Amino acid sequence: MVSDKQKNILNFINIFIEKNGYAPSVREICTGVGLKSTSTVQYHIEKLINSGYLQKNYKKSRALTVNSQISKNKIPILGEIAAGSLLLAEENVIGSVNYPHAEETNELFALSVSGDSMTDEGIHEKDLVIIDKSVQIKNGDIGAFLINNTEGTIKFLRNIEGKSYLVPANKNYKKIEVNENIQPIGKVVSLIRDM
Amino acid sequence: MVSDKQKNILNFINIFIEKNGYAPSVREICTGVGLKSTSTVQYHIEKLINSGYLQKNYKKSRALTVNSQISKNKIPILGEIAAGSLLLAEENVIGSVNYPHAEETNELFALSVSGDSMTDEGIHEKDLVIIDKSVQIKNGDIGAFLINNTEGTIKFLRNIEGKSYLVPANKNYKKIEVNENIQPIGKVVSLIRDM
DNA sequence: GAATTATTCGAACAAATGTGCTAATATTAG
DNA sequence: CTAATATTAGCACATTTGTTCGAATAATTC
Repeated sequence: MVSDKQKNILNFINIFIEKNGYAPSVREICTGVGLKSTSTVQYHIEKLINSGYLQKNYKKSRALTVNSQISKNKIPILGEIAAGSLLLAEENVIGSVNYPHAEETNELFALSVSGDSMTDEGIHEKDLVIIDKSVQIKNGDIGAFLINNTEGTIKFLRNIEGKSYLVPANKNYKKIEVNENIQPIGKVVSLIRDM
Repeated sequence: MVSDKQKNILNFINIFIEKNGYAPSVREICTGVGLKSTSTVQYHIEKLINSGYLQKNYKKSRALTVNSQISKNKIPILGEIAAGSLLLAEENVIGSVNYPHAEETNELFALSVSGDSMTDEGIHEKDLVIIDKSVQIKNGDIGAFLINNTEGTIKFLRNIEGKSYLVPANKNYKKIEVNENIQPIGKVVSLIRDM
């Protein structure tokens, strides 16, 4: 329905608003996405409005508002963890959640917890954990890890006798030694459970 | 430092942004707060900027941003539960927490969990539980209760053989039969843990 | 290849908008 | 009361900004 250019523009608007706190003017969008004519931008804005992504107010300046799916205070919920790097590719985003501190960094995302390996720490299945990719996981922290580039998991990181382990909080599970197949993603900084 | 009129203007701007998603123009502030000259508004805006409440961008329209302290999405954190009704008296508010759905109702508040009676449900000491006073606690729900008009507690509500009990999620604690000294406050609707 | 549709450009226009200046009025301080 | 300060008003101006129209170019369809 919307072209790449239009997604590009929507993305630019989102980032601009996040960065500046107010919406860009038509001409700022022009230079921002590399278009030379304001009417071209108008053309795309029209499309985005008709597709339900944007709202505008006739003749009011900087009055674009994003019908936010992923905007301010919202961080994406990732379903499966993508192979390789943890890219916020659209196909991995299964939803979004409001999170107050999302403005401060864009390194946040949420994962829905699966499994019961951390129940002793009060982290249950279907809880949302907020992960900050920019915070390094230190000894004793709870972090998110990527195993074999395919599976994501939440565990304690513990150094025991010189070696690093991923330690579950459930006696029924064993600890795993950190090797080259285990890649840290980021520290778990918060937990949200809706009841 | 700032006059009533300035607070009035700041408030207007806040409400306007919340309502429209973009900042008001100088002239919109004029009519909004009942001033006839744009330069008067400029004058007050200047003051608000110097006092650190606002930010603006030179010659950009609708580019006011509020240096928000307690604005949208914040709900109070209550320390001790006041005797009698659970009034949001200022002396009981020990802080505030951002909570995404706070706009929808003003019946929400947060309690910092004390004790370990619900650890088996993954509710730990120092977790913040969000309580909605407007939601009735039903059988099987986790709710907040006021005991003897003095002590607040988080428990399951369970009907067993015709009687109602407050049931902890920790084998080391016993259930309590609901009597006239136990008063329901509201349902626990969410949990937030910062790590 | 022709026709249709999507995208882009340029230029001009009108309105919205922030700004600057001066003066009048109200409020406060001494 | 007088002086100083704070607040308000009115107007004019320069830009910013959204809008419109027509045409050119690119991409797609038939």
